[in-house]
Amino acid sequence: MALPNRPVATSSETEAALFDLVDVYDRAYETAAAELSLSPAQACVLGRLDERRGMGALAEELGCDASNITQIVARLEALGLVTREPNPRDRRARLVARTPRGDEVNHRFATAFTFARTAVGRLSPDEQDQLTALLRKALG
Amino acid sequence: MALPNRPVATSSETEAALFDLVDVYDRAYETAAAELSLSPAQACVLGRLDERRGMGALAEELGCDASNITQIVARLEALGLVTREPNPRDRRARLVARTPRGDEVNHRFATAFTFARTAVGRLSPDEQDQLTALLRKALG
DNA sequence: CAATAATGCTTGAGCCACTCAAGTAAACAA
DNA sequence: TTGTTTACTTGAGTGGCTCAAGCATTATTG
Repeated sequence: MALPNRPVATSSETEAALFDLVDVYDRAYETAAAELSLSPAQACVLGRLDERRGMGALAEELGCDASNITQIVARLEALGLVTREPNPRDRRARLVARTPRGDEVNHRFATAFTFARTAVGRLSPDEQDQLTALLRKALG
Repeated sequence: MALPNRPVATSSETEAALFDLVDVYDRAYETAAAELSLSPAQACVLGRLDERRGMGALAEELGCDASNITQIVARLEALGLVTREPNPRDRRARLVARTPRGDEVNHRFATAFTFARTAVGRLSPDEQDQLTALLRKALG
């Protein structure tokens, strides 16, 4: 289990609530991935392949080095969850796509990661709107 | 930069706002640590040493294996930010404590990690109370 | 009190994420 | 055609993380 990204000093109640939220969220994500024998990074990449796309597009969207994606995709491929096909338009590039098994695992992950759904579900529609507005304002 | 713990499908506006919050928070934490040449895990452990304490206590609080703490503390020690003294009451145990340099780096980290402070600061006191209440309710 | 068990931590092996530098091949430009 | 940019891979290196095994030391218990 990854260590929390959370300072111990909580200068306000609101900050403390944010810390708790992030902590619980991250752990829930990790747990859901682990139930499917995936790392968080693998679950993340798998979830971005609703349409086939190039390695570079993944790296850019996820804000990491291309070689990082190469390795994660290689492991997903070894697990049979993803294929790496040549791009007919550009023979340098590869198109990554989920296999049927990848689709199924991704769907099971989305089902297993209930945290956000559950948390939002504890609020009334009005409260949900309030929370959304407050978070958007806080995010600037 | 760590890949986001974030599903791509956003079934509601509120969930999307939660995703954004967690994403921005985690990246801010990582960035603040990196400015001090610390990993997020190192910053996390350093931040829990306001008082000297044993390895086991750290492992339990952070919910990870003791050997993980052994390694992180060893690196912090190599950086001169932490000491590992023998526990006079129990010669099996070690007491971890920040050095003066560790105190300074920890303080600089707390200063550099402005995200939560800044975000909360964008809200009025009333809004802060509302957000706290909503988050607490959502967390169950 | 001696044998046994439990505790606190370390070590070693192994996997994965991540980054950087260097390399290959194909596309593009001058 | 030559040179450059693009898309990706490879290799080396650092860390985080877990599990199994090991070593002291402390606690238990028969």
